[in-house]
Amino acid sequence: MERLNFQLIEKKWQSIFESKKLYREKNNPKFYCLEMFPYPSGKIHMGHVRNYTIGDVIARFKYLNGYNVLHPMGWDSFGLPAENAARENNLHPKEWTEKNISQMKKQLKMLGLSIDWDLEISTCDENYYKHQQELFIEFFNKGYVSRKENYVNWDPVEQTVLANEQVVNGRGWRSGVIVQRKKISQWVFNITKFANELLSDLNTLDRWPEKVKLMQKNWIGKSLGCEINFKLLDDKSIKVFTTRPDTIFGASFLAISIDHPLCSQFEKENKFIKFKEECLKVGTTEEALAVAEKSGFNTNLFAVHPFIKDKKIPVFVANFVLMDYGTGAIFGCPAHDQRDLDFAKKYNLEIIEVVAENKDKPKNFKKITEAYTSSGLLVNSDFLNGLDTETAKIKIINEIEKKKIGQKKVSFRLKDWGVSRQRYWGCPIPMIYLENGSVVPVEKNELPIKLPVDVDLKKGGNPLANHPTWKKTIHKKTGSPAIRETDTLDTFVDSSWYFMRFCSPKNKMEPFNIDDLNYWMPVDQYIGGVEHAILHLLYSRFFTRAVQKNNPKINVTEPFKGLFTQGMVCHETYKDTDGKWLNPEEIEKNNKNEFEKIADKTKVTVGPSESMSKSKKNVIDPEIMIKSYGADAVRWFILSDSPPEKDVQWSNQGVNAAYKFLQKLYNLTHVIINRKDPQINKSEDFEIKINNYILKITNLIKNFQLNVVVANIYSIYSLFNSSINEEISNKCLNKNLSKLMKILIPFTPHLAHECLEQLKAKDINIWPRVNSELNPEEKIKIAVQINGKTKEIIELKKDLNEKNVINECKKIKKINDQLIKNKIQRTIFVKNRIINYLIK
RNA sequence: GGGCAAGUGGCGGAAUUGGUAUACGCGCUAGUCUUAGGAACUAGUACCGCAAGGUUUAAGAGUUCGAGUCUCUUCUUGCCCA
Repeated sequence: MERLNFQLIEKKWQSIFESKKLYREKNNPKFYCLEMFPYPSGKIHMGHVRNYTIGDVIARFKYLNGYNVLHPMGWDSFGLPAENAARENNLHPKEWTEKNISQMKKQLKMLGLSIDWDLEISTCDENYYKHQQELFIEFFNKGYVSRKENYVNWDPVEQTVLANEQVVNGRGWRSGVIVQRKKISQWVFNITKFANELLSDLNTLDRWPEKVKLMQKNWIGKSLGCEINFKLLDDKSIKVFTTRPDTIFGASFLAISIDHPLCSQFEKENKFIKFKEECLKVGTTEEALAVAEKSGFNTNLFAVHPFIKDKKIPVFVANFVLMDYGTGAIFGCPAHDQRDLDFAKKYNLEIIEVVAENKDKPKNFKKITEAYTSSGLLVNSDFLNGLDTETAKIKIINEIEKKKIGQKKVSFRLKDWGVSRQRYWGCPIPMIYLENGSVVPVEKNELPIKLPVDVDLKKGGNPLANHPTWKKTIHKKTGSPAIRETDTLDTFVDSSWYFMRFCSPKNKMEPFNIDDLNYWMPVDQYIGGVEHAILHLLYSRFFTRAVQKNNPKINVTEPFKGLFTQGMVCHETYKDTDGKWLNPEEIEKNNKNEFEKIADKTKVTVGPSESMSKSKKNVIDPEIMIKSYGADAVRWFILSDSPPEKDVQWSNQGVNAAYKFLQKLYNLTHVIINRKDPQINKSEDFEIKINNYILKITNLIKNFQLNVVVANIYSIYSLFNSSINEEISNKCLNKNLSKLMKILIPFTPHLAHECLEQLKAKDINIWPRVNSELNPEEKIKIAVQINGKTKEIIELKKDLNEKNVINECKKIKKINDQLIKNKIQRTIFVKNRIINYLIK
């Protein structure tokens, strides 16, 4: 038995991989394979292992198939954790980040990935963010960046803006105090300018998961509606936006946002001030607004219903109406909108049913608490009566346009992307505030605007604003004093163009060289977690478009041609008798095959397999696994058990099985190398089988069915193992084992290369070719059915016609007996598949 | 509440897309062997039955010569949006 010393061979081949990249002649078709770059937290986790292994399989597979492959890696290295770590460990974010990067890089190299590390980039590197600042200024000049007053979640203790996910139960995740809604001026990317394109171009992404496209579609949320002008009793009017103009006859009040211009007249009223304060206590998410109790401020103003003569409807200021959706004003139709219904009940407003679920059974909404929001037939609606919802919408919009009191309007749920963050560890925004109040970009030759090194992160608030000197600068053109923007950019900006930077990562003059960009982009295969289905991917699609509009020589609009979203890595969870979580290392199986705690032999409850997390103590450290089983075994196992798009359950038994299998493959190689040639050679059958496997596996990889590839490779091994003692020449076994090892290169690159070397194989950088002429006499299994039930399976030559197959069936006693005994009513024959006798 | 997935042995999962259901792996059972190892090898392992044979893809119906796959209803689970 030849033992595989994986530590030795993995080290040997990793140093070779380091220098041997996946590039070929530029004339070969290109393939850009990219996995989502990691945040440098300090340690890789199993999710990374899965992500980068899948990516490596694809990159190496494409290379072996003759593609010129780009396979880079970088670091998403700005972000809040570095600041937190700095506070806790008294370590500068930069040092902390760099230390983490070097550790993680070492770990990634242990996996034997085919990454070209010469292209490595890091978003916190001045050479990276300098170009980001350049792009920011270009976008500003083009009008894709602007300043906008926005409501944000404001943490009054931390003196900073919180992202929605940092607000837990209405409180700041760190400070624990109630978050306020505060209006501040922020930089925004005008992603809404591209809303239509971002939506319609989803149709061109045929290699994206439908699920992700649907999520993006819903996020953009295009809806058709219309604007309607409601005249007030005085001369003023209110423009409302609605997606349900068909319910206009059910309108019983108007509701406007607290920021609506009309509200200015109440600014001094105590009641209004108090109401506004209450509104600001509610968070900014749609969910928070939906859950919050509806409340309003009665303006005592009245509007005239545009279609019902003499009908006056009251105007309220309502907490659930937002200024940045539509026009900041709505008409309330309580019967057919839940929020309106809640509101109408509270303020005792009229509720009129205008869309009937059942025409003969009018509903009494005074008693019903649930609004009817589905479609139906119109009632109580004058000229709309009897129409269905969709027809009524079209008709009423026509009427509104005819009467010149409003117009059809498309609206989007998508909002502009606020990118200002009151943080230190991010890309400085290259803008300055002049004394005359204007805001201008810095001169390009001043870039990069570097972060100051000496910064006090212990003090609350915005670290750059708190810095004694950094923000003070001079406007180069006029020489007058100016103040720098002290906010930094959202880290989603960093990751919105890194895939373009990889095309020319060392370019000092510009973000990317256009020729290189046009050659490599778009990314042919992008691989990452489904958690980025919306924001990261949408922002990247926006950014690529904005870059392209800015420079028409660039011919890419969609950055990611193919997208694959892999599932999570899970592990069983364990609890002791007190209900405390236990580490997998703290438990063992006893002789009754039950888990118990090693320390005190008490019972352990095994919980469901869940995504690995520190809190549940079910995290497995990849580095430990690689050190004990080898990178190849870890890679092999993480691919073997589940389809890549689904969650996979990590198990130590599983990785052990992988380890044992690789050992067997290595041993098989030596058995074949040392084997004696048999005197007779009957290898054709064997060749045919291997050939079929190659065809099958090639297609499986193209379909991302990597777990099925693994299953088939197990089968190939069995085939070899049972063929060793048969009359097959050494030459044949040797040649075909080399083919198997070439197939294994993407999966277990170290072992595969080692075996290929020992087999003295040639052309190791070429995927084994499928020989289409090899199987003219191939045998096929045909199912013989009687009345649709399979009775027998017979092996016959391929492509036999019905007559021949019937003759073969008659040779089988069991079948023939049935055929003689009974009357054959019909025979169904499908070539190479089945023959089905219908008998009575 | 709305939308989208999915439901196959003890477990992870296959099934050439309507044509042999349960491949492959784990686990388990029995046996062989000894350099006692992270062993290896052989056989078995959906269910009922001694067998012939029959039954089975969450439940029920439908289309079809034939359904895990298509259609409808119900149930369960997961994800996204609210």
